[in-house]
Amino acid sequence: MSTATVSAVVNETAFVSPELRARVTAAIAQLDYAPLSAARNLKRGRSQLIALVVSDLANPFFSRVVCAAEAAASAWGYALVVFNSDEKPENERRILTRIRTLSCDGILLVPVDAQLRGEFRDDEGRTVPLVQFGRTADRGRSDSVTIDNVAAGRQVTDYLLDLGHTLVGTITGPLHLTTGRGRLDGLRHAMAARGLAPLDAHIRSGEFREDVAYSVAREMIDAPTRPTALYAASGVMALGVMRVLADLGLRCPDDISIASTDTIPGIGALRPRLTRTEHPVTDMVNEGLRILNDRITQVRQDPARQDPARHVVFQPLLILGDSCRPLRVS
Amino acid sequence: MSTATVSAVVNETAFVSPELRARVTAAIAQLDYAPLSAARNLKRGRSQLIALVVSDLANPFFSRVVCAAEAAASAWGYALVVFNSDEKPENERRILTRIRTLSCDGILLVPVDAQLRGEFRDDEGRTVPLVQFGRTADRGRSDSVTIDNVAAGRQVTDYLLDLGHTLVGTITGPLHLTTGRGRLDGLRHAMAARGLAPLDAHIRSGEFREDVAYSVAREMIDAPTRPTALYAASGVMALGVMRVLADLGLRCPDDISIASTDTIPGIGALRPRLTRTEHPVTDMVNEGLRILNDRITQVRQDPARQDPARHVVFQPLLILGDSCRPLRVS
DNA sequence: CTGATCCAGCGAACCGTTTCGACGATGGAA
DNA sequence: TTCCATCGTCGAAACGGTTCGCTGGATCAG
Repeated sequence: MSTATVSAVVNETAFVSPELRARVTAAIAQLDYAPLSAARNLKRGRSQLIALVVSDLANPFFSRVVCAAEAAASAWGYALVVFNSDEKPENERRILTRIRTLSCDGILLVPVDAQLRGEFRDDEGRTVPLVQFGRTADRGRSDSVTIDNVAAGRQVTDYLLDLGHTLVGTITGPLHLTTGRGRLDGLRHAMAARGLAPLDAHIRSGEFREDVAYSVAREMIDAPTRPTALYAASGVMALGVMRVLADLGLRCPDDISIASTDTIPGIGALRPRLTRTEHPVTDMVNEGLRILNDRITQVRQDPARQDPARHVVFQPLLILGDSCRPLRVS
Repeated sequence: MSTATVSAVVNETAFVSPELRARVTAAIAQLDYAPLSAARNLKRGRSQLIALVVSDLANPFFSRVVCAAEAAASAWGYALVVFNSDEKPENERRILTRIRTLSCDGILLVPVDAQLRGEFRDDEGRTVPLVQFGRTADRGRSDSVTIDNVAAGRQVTDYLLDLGHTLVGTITGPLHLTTGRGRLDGLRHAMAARGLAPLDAHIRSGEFREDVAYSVAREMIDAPTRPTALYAASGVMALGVMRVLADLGLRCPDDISIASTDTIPGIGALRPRLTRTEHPVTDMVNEGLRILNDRITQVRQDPARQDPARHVVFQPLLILGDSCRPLRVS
């Protein structure tokens, strides 16, 4: 029989007589045959691969993203290729080139480079669907799935202000990132709404890393005018802050109230329970892959079609723990 | 000029005159050309893809593995495809089939299925290099990189016994896994060496999950004869145990000593500092990829060659925290 | 000057699958 | 009976690179 018939059987793309089909499937089983995707990709122009590029794979937050993305990709029939740009624009560029040669069908990207070009085209000039995740670098050009960072900062700050705190400090991320800048803006807005403003010394930004947060928080907490409440703008930063407290012999919430944003796995075992905003990571990732899959099928059907970019913004959810307490009047 | 020349330039596989080379590189830059790996793979029979199959992607321990594997794969020139078998044999089988169609060059596998067939062959009948990571399911058949689990259990237990504890309990993993069984054996050996044995009620095994450890530990700690020291056989389990203590109002190490094995990210912020054995995850993953790369190049040079399997066993390192204290004579 | 040597560049086959048009057999309608 | 659809199957081109062997011009020694 011919290879065409085998292809028809494997892909169920044409009617094949029962006996011939039986012989084909028998042969497949006997030879333990599996179609080679390289050849299939070459012909079909797709790869059934989704690329996930995160900005810091060592950050447990992104571990959750990887986990959710693997599940979602698998559910949609894709395999997930994981890359780590490590917050370096040159890595990101290198990775995007690599992705192009792999001819991945779609890209879920936590952008690092502000100069990210929105249109990412493959060799045939078709655009490869790209969804920005968590942050945006080219506002509006490509699809994005993000959290409302300003709302996260505001929710947490409002809560702290409600408790009577006025000396609220924050350790936030890099200000050129929407995640770092947004959460700080949220804090400022919330304070401004009550006629307050944070002290300059109480605003610090740095990489979203535990050790960075530790050293920065230590400085701030050691300083003469210590904030009575501290907003750590990410989960790993909160860990760093808690470690500062332990090392300085301070107690939370008795000596200082702590709140954060963006949960990481294992934080549930921390005592006191951290007051924080949670991100619906799984939902966000699912939405990202849904958009990617939409775009992929759409591009395949009508390469010329150019829909406007979709921007899905999720809302953070404030979870109350016992790491904050009302300010005692001293 | 011909495509052969372009190929020669791109792959640096033959000498090309400077001016022609310049024209080629100029054209590549102008057209923004990148070779399509599907076509390249089809011809070369390789994919520059390494598959990483972990047994539980939600476990922060494996997040570290993913992170290290991405870095190592990238350094060797591979891209990393991540799969999650979720401790289910049927998933593992499905994934291995998928990997074969992707014609990955090598596989780093945390095995789930005891019936794992050691020889994993691709369509041409060549064996695809496979390294078992962390656990072994087909002892001796394929290469493996593991930790000395028995030593880990013994080190921790010896330390606890040195502190005077005799009622040592453990929450360990599934006993059909070398990780769960080995750590328990280590504990038994250490106790037997001093003429001791754990109480049956103080030996519990279950999945390597925080919630499982929580409920199991809670039962054990609530029971009349509570162990004075508890060995949690994994990082996430330790978190579950610590949460039990917090919820029961017990203090560590005053009321009970806790020690564990296999560190996870963020555990450094936990107070008290956990006494534990650390796994050299990065070194282990690097070794795994080094073996894979060796095998890959070896198979390419001489498909018939059959070297004996290599088994690299790393030693755990005991890190002393302050979660254990000498048993007070009561 | 001539024949051998060398080498840059090229043509074409090939990798394994999909896809489309062709083809022969079959069956129903005129 | 003849003619035309219909339908199952097949042959062959195409996908985009790599690779091998060939060619033709330059170089060099005799």
